[in-house]
Amino acid sequence: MSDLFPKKGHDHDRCVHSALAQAEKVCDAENARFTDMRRKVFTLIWQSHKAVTAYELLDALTAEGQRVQPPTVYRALEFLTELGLVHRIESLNAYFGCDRPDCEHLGQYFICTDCGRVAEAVNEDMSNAVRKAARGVGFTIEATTVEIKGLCHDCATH
Amino acid sequence: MSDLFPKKGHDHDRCVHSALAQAEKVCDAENARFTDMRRKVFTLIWQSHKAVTAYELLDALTAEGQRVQPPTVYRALEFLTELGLVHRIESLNAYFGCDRPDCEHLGQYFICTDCGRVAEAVNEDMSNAVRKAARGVGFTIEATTVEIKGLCHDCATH
DNA sequence: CAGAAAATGATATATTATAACATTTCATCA
DNA sequence: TGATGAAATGTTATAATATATCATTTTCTG
Repeated sequence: MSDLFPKKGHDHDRCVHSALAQAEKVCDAENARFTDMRRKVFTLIWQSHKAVTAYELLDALTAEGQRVQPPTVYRALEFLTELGLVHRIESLNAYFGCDRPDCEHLGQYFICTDCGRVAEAVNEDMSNAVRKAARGVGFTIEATTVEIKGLCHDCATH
Repeated sequence: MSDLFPKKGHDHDRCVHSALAQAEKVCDAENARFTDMRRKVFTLIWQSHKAVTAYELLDALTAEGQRVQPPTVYRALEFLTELGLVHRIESLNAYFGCDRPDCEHLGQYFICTDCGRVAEAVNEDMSNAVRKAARGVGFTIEATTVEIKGLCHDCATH
């Protein structure tokens, strides 16, 4: 079993730095501006491996001394989402940083209902099953939402 | 190809009556009360093959002369959802009537972005792929959300 | 640097959902 | 059969999530 979820005590700064580096790369490639606000929001999203709501981000920005209104946060989220740097978790109305913003993928999200962490999988079996099912019913896929709630391995075993 | 979506001009009364009959059966089996309000909400949900928001239901009830507040609708939805008579479509914040309330299943939803219709699939390939992926990462499933947006066959070809 | 485009600020409001307490309805059994 | 408790619904208020619109600032480009 390969746990998708990060180990306890992992070096989270590394996650954040790597995510920032990837984000910069993607923005660069897309000729999109990774402005201060976008970087702040992105960094806040990466503060944990949980999904974060727009208003939690708003509060965090306020706590940092920024006086910011909802549209500002939602715009940053829209930007980040469109570039694939962040995914919206529909069943939580919350946002989650993407590990692999540089490749197209149908992501699948495991959401632990105990610790709240989220992990993204890019599982070809699942993707193919979805594509095949769609083909079977003559359906043209534009977007998919696959969210799986339950207990991560840590929470199930402790 | 077997289209999941109902044919144009199908006898929709039959859908509604069949759904009501199934709902009654399930409520009976569960010793749950299919009250007037619950039946009204359920019937309204089945007025189309689209997903319906709570406030659309509220408006429809108001139009019928009922003066109803949000909690009333949300309670009916909670009841129907818990019995599996209705599913929540997370990516639409809307509710959709279930065809197969009598058997446990991990449902998958195809949502046409053109005509707005929704169709539920119970595809074992998809379900198994999800279960297998979860097993592979030591994840214990509690609930799944699989929602596929795109064009239904009718809309793709017309 | 001027002008256009993009981003952010600010205000207001729409949409979705729930908390808390009051009242009514319904099943049951003494 | 009517008292009683549980379930359902009514009522009021408010929380949580999201967007529309117009003003201002920042950045890019020629």
